[in-house]
Amino acid sequence: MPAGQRATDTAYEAVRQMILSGEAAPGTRLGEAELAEMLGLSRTPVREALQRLGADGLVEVLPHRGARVVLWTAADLEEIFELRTLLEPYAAARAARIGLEEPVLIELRGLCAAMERAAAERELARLAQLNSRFHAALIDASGNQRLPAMLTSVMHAPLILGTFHRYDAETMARSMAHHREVVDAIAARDPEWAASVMRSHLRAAAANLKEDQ
Amino acid sequence: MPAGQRATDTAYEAVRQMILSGEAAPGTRLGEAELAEMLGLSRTPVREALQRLGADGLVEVLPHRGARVVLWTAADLEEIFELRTLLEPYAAARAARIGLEEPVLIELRGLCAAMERAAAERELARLAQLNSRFHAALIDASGNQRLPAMLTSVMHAPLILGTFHRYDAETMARSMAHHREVVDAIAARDPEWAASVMRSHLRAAAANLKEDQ
DNA sequence: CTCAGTTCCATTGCATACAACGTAGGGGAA
DNA sequence: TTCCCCTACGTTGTATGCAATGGAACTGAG
Repeated sequence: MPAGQRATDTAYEAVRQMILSGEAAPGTRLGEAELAEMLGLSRTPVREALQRLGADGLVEVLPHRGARVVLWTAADLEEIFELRTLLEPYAAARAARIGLEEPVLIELRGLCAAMERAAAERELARLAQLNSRFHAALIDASGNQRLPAMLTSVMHAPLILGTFHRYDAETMARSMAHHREVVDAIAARDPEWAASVMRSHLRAAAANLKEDQ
Repeated sequence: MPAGQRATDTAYEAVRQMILSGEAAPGTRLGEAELAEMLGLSRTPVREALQRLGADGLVEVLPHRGARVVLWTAADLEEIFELRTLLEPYAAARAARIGLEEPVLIELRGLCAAMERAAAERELARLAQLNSRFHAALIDASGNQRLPAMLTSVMHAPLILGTFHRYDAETMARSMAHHREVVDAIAARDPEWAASVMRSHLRAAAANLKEDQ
């Protein structure tokens, strides 16, 4: 999804960032006129952007009643992690099977290092963003062209940020180690290993989420 | 996705049916003005409908260049069946685990019977439509609210129709038997069984597709 | 005081007009 | 003849105005 020059893309990115950064809290009403004025655009591209965000699952659009930032329940989180547990290990396995170019592996390891730095400094917002990029890169690396689009609706950073807030030092270290291990498994061209680590990674996150809820 | 009274919904359903019925062949250009005039609407709701269909994966919208009905390649079909093989067995297993109300089971068995009739009469278009309804019903029955939306992009009837055309009598009978067996497995509350049959069902379809390609 | 009915207002839905982009076709130079 | 550029047209992108819907506030009766 490129930024593009179109006003629609501007609006899409702007509203998306508002949501992902937490500026627009879950449940917030997103009025077309209000956003249009804020962004210096007309309602038309804003409206289109909201439709797209609705398709992404980031906002909820009700006929004649406008758009709101979606509210996540505990059940939603459970659903999301179940779906990720199905799809991401598959993506990791495929990436391992088809093999990745050296530059891609280097990029993934770079993200691992960056995440570890962010974790050490408790820069959780930055960590969540890097984490999203890491998982997105892996999904792209799977070679399945449909997977990225399918997962956009369940890979939203605000969720991830919420999970990182709960992590203690040990859990955090384990999560970082998982990232490294997935990349090593892929580099070793071992699909079973890659899928297995990814599954562990996601189940660990899901378990942590359930604990205090 | 309800029909709704809005012009946008009218346009969405109309164009969707054009594609699913084959009236608009893959690769066909979908001009906004042309569709608008055909449907007696303005370009605005048509445009919105095309965006939604783009998100569904039924049409491809290129900036400044309009929308076309998507073209499926063999690789696309392979991808789609891989994703369905991941998600639908999961759906069947969940349906078996949580258990279904008697009316739902009756509805599913009704669809099985209807499909068998359609298959016997070689009413393949009708069969494809019933088949879509059957799978959609199962996905709904999984209880995972996100699954239906995720699978819309890979559950398009034209594909299925294409597969049925290739079926000989034996393969067709096997496919129908799979449907019955999945329902029985769910009724028996056996998740493993349900998932396994569904997996067989999809792999059989995928194998058939690859044969003469 | 509570609740139902009604009116008003804010907001979304749709239509139309204009602007901007992309493509196809023609004309000129090498 | 061939290639490139440039112009013209058709299409998409955006803005704006009006219509229609939904909700809230107000009023009246019970």
